[in-house]
Amino acid sequence: MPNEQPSLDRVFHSLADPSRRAIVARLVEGPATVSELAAPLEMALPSVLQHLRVLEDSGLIRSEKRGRVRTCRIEPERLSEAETWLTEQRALWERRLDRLGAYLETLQAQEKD
Amino acid sequence: MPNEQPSLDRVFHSLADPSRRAIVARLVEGPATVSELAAPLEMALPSVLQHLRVLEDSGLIRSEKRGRVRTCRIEPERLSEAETWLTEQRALWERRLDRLGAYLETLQAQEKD
DNA sequence: TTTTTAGTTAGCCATCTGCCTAAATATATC
DNA sequence: GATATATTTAGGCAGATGGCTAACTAAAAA
Repeated sequence: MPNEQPSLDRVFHSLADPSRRAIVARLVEGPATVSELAAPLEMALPSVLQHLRVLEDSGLIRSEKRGRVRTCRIEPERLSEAETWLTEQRALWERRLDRLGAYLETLQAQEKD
Repeated sequence: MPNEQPSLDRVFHSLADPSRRAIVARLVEGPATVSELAAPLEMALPSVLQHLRVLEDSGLIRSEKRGRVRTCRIEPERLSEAETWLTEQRALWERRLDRLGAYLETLQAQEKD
């Protein structure tokens, strides 16, 4: 495995949970406090906090506390890091399809000889 | 959470492991047998099989057995499903930045009055 | 200064992961 | 038919995950 990327592990892991994706989707619309993020999630506050921690450890979000309120915001770079990986795989896949197509055409051309 | 997508859970979960990403990256170059996929991964065969099962359950790959050999191939739709989610989030994020920019320009314009 | 509010920490618990070895199955090959 | 090959199944184990309640801290409001 030449191209290990531990951060991709954490980013994809973060996104594998619907509550965490919901948090990301919310934060994409703008910053929010912990309780704002918790409100739509039917679970206890400490559980939400755990999700936030996973997201923050993966670099997908960042947060800061002012007074007693913690405000979270999205960190879009990590999001696009994951997107890039996927896009790259699709590009490779499509390139392969092209090669395959070209090869098949070659075969057909030879058949006509 | 209005827009739950259990399959996204599994796709992202699949991609959260470096061995599984390596398998996907390999299969993007073309089909491969179980032992071909196992060769570069420093782990016992049953462990590889577990990874393959996770990938297949998530719909990222599909496989069929001919004789005693199982051949795996990528199923690119699920890959792009995940890509779509990410792209969408980035699009929302960028739209928000635009709105924010426009708003800030409005403020500046007002200052000039 | 008491009380509320917003978040945090600690610790418990069931389940899931990811890895392993040993043994089983099912085809090819000799 | 006997043997080698390519998985596959069974079962075990340590550690991570995702949820909870209860108790704690710190800032704001009354």
